[in-house]
Amino acid sequence: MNLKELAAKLQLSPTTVSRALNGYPEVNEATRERVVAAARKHNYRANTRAIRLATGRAQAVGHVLSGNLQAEIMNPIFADFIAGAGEAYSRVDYDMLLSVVPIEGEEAAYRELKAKGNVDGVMVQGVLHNDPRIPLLMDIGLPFVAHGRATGTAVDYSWVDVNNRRAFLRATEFLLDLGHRRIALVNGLEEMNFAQRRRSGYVDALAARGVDLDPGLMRSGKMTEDSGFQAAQVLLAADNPPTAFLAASMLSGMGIRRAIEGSGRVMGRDISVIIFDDDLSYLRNGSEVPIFTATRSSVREAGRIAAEMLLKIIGDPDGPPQHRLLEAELIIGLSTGPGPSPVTPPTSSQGQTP
Amino acid sequence: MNLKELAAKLQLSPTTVSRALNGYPEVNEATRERVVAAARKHNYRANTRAIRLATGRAQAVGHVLSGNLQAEIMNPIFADFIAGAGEAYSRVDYDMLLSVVPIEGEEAAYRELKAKGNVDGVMVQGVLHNDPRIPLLMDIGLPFVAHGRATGTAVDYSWVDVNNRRAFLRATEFLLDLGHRRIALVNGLEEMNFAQRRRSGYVDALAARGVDLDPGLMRSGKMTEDSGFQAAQVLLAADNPPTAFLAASMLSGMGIRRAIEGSGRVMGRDISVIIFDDDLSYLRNGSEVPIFTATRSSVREAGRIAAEMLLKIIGDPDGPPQHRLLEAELIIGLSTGPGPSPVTPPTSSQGQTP
DNA sequence: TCCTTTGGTCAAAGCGCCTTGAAATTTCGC
DNA sequence: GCGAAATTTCAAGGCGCTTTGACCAAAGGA
Repeated sequence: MNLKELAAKLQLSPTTVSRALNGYPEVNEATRERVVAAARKHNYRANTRAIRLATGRAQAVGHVLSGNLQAEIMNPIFADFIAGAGEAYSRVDYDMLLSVVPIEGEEAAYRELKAKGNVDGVMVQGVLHNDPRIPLLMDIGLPFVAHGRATGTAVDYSWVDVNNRRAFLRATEFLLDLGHRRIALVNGLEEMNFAQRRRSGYVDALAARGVDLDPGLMRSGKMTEDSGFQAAQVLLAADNPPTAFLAASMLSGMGIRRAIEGSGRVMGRDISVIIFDDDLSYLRNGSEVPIFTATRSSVREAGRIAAEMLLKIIGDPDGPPQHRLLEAELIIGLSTGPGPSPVTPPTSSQGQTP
Repeated sequence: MNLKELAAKLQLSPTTVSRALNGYPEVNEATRERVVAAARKHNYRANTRAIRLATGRAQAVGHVLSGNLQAEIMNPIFADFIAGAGEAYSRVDYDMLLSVVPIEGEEAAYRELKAKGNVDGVMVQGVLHNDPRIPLLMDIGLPFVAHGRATGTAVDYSWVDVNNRRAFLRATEFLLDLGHRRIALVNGLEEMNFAQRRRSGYVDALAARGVDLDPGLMRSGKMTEDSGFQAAQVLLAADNPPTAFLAASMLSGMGIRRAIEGSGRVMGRDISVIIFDDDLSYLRNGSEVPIFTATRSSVREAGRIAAEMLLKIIGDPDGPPQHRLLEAELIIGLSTGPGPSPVTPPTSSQGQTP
């Protein structure tokens, strides 16, 4: 059933039917009702392909996942972010296009998306330190929103990000307040922008309290259970082991916990752990009381927000870039306790800008 | 740059240019080269929207994720499956459409996809016991492939599945061979088809050896770390606790391990654990030697296979339904060891049909 | 040499919708 | 009751591509 057939059935011109269905004012209300009823009755839905050609809009947004196809490409954070964004697209009847390509094909993928007109805009996930996608997209003129801020890029672009620096600054301060002095940082890969910001929050908090930075306490790697376990195991076995850990993710935290317990210590009593909790659907931080003390920010919510931002930008491509900095909340769980140093009076975090 | 402009530049008709680019035989080879060179030079790519309208094909495949938007919707298994499928689509230049909708909107989502012509086919993930999507899709005539077999449905449809029954049958036999008699099953939600098949493998293996089934040893729930932990904690605290666990996923297994270690026991020595390992990118079962003994089958690979199947079906919609049953391999890790009973001579698994 | 093939190219008609500009009809003011 | 304005409807021309059928030229067969 297409427009013409429906119009014929109604004894109306396709034009009128189209206008009636699309809510144009210049159509008699009685006619509109007749048309809407008939459309519903015959289960008529305008053909998307035709609409897209006629309007010149794709009504679709692209998410390009690139990486080593043999290994990791879809991490749980991407997945939840995508789920959040997908909700937002669905609400306005936009399609979400997922492109899975090898890293070498990434640039070509964006260019094709643009040249072939498959999408009106794209979402950039997992922003790197000096992400080449930002200049690329500006260059080819494809509207985009990035999840994360790329340092090193002078240009202004639209992003949604968590205040990673402040989150880890507060977490570090919290541990310092508890009397911890040897705090290990089990970070994500340092080429990821967020990992650098988290490290800077950690470093700055230590510096502000005059606690010496021990580079040996800083690890960086993929945010998997196993890599958290490995890092913690090594650190705990060393002389003068840390009394607290700052972990980049729920999975790392679980690995760290395993290492702690494997070494005969008890998490929360002997060793404190704070994780960054992305509030992932399938990696909940406990059911009622949080297992881990954590800086929490829902990545799914970030996806929703970023998607809405992107839709707005697509609607008004010449508007100024949009920014949204989300704050993570510090939630207290069972994984932290007093450290060995005399407990200093808690200082409120100074709300320094990141 | 569109076809007409390119044709004008080449002093050729749009027809010839189109045929040259699309590999039709009736065009002079010299002309074709000239056209291809010009297309490359001007970075011409045929507009997808126009192609889709002209050919009547969507060149796209849909994946509908439905669920409770407030809670879980994108689990790690879906994510990896999608990544695998996405690779296959990319290779043939098909778009992958991800629709994230509330459970109530699921049926409407499929109907719209069909009526609006957004996709040529859909993938059905997470097949339920008596999945309503199967008859729905057959009814509206949208080609599909399901990841999993729905029982209770008489109709024949295309699917890709793992031999879940055999996997758990073998795993159970393996534990029995090791001398375990009290084996707990920490299963996925029983409304999921695969969970039922796994249980049947477990039940049948016990029955074949004349080991009494203790319903108290069978748990079912979401496949999260926490739910695995909860289940194992309760079971281990009971009188006559199990000496071995069969877990539905890596995450459940991690939770079980935590409960085991939390109770002062050692996994692999005091208590054995076998998991079903979906070989997820971000939940690797150890780096070199597997941490868990496991029945392993890559869900990402399943995604690839299912996508290829779907593409084939789209290409030949009137062909017979396709089926593909994948076997999981049983890999030995560090989480299993001898049980309390006298060890029976290992019997090879009989290769019974599922 | 003339006629038939074959090869190479093209004009034009869709695909199903939106949108502009004009036409037909109704309504309203006086 | 008439002309002008407002309302309602419509015809036609795209959007950018594919595809059918026709055309023209060169090659081959008689």
